[in-house]
Amino acid sequence: MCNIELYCGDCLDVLQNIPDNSVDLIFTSPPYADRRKNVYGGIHPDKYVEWFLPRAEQFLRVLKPTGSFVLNIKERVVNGERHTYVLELIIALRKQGWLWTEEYIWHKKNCYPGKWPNRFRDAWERLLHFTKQKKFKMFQDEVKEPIGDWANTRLKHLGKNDVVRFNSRSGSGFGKNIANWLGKDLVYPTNVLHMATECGYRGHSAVFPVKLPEWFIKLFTEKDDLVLDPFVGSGTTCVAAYNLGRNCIGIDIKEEYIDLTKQRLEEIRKDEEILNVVVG
Amino acid sequence: MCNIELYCGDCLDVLQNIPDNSVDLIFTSPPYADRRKNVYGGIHPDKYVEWFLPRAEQFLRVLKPTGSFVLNIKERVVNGERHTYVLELIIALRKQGWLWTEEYIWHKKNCYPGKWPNRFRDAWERLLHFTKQKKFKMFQDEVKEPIGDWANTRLKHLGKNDVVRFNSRSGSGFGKNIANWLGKDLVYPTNVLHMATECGYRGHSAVFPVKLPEWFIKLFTEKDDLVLDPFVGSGTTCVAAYNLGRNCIGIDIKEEYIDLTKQRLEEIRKDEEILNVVVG
DNA sequence: GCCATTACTGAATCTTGCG
DNA sequence: CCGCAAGATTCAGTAATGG
Repeated sequence: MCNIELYCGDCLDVLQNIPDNSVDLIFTSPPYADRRKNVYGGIHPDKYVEWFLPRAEQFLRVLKPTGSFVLNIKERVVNGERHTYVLELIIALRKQGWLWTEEYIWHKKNCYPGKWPNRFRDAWERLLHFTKQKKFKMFQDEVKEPIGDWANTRLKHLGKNDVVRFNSRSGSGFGKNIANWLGKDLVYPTNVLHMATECGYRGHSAVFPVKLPEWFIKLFTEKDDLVLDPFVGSGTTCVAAYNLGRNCIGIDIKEEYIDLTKQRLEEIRKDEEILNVVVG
Repeated sequence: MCNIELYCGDCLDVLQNIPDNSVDLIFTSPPYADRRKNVYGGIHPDKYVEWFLPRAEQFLRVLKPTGSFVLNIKERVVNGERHTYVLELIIALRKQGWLWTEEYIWHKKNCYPGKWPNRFRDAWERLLHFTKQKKFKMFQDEVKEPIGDWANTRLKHLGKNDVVRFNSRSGSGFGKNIANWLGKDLVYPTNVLHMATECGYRGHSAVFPVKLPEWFIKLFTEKDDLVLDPFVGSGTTCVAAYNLGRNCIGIDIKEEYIDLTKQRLEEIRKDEEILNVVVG
């Protein structure tokens, strides 16, 4: 049974009804400054920290001591320069009591095309990892990856017959060997994530791929844990939580996005019993 | 003719003798806070900005208005948290008059191994791009990259010398050949650079690969321009400048590093006429 | 010359233990 | 109780060797 609760409203208000220390992971991609103007009233870059902080205070309250807060954000260019509101936000969040544990990089392999005279295409975003304590829940084995090139080049040199043998006769010695390689040679990832963006999901502009929240959900939560996304948008975090059997609370100020998310979840639901969407 | 001038001393002092608006590019990897303690006395993270600012003031003075300042840096972990001195440095440099034009990411493909309970291996560093003006010199075509697998596999077979020759002597037949060969499928890069660190290279342990300064030197300078590295270390920036036919001023507080750099340059010199190393 | 194999080395960071 | 030193852990390149 997987419970997904969706609420329409400003997370600053909605979160008042969520108890202290109840959430295992907050994963969110907030409205970037001056983006989605029509939605959040277009927060000015200079006012961004001021706007964010009271909401982060609620995040801090509802998050379990062993929980994690992952913030996907990237400063925009203002007047030819990168604006500093994200840097200021990090510093302000630390003053609020958060620990800035790590900064992961999302490398967007297929970033937005374009050409400018003073910069190249922007192919990365920040994934800021904040925690409440030095010790927190982390399940590193859940996101292990196949090993790098040397294994790949080796596999490449296996002829067709070898691959067939591996696939069809799992008992053969050679097949076993490969199986051992593939099974044993999982390594821990780094703090650089390589993932392509997904094209726009209907009404919503192109956002992050489902694999991105899935990676962090696997890393920082267990089954039946509770994930929170206070800026739901197209609902990708909720989809990821459902895919992995986690419960989820999603909040967005725009009813349209809540509806979109509900619809998206019902489309991928496989069994009536295992998904319970509640719109509050 | 390529002039490389090396000076031993604190760049804060040495730079006093360099005239205003005379440098086209500053590329440097300063001593990270609390690292290389034996060398730079180990600047404490909390004092880092304070230590850096007066030096940056000199950088600002000697840099041409159309020039660029590229700073390779990464905050270290202090007490389980990423320290904020780099963020504070960016904010302070802006107050000093710099424009924070862009932040490039260096993805270190072969980062240091290790395992910890609360983080993964650190596989990226910042390359902060500062300028004095909104308009500055940038030659984007010089760093175009081949696209697709065929080009990559073919490029791999070109030796180091071939690439250097292609880069420095654009008139040569061989260089032209490669240019024609690859000319078809060249695309502009993004702000994410994928390069392996160079480890254990014949005695001198170069931290960043020569390709890294080369990339920025090609991007922000022309032939015969002047490059400055105020924290020379193993001299990689000077080597890159020499490879590309740029003049260079290198400064380091440790005489040992000046000697190392001089030695390294003389080893790769191919012709007495084209390299002139002056140790001041 | 072309592969495959081996040895080696990092701007790392957490934990433990000693003074 | 705090600061510092040493140990344990871990992976992708690059160069050198061998067939």
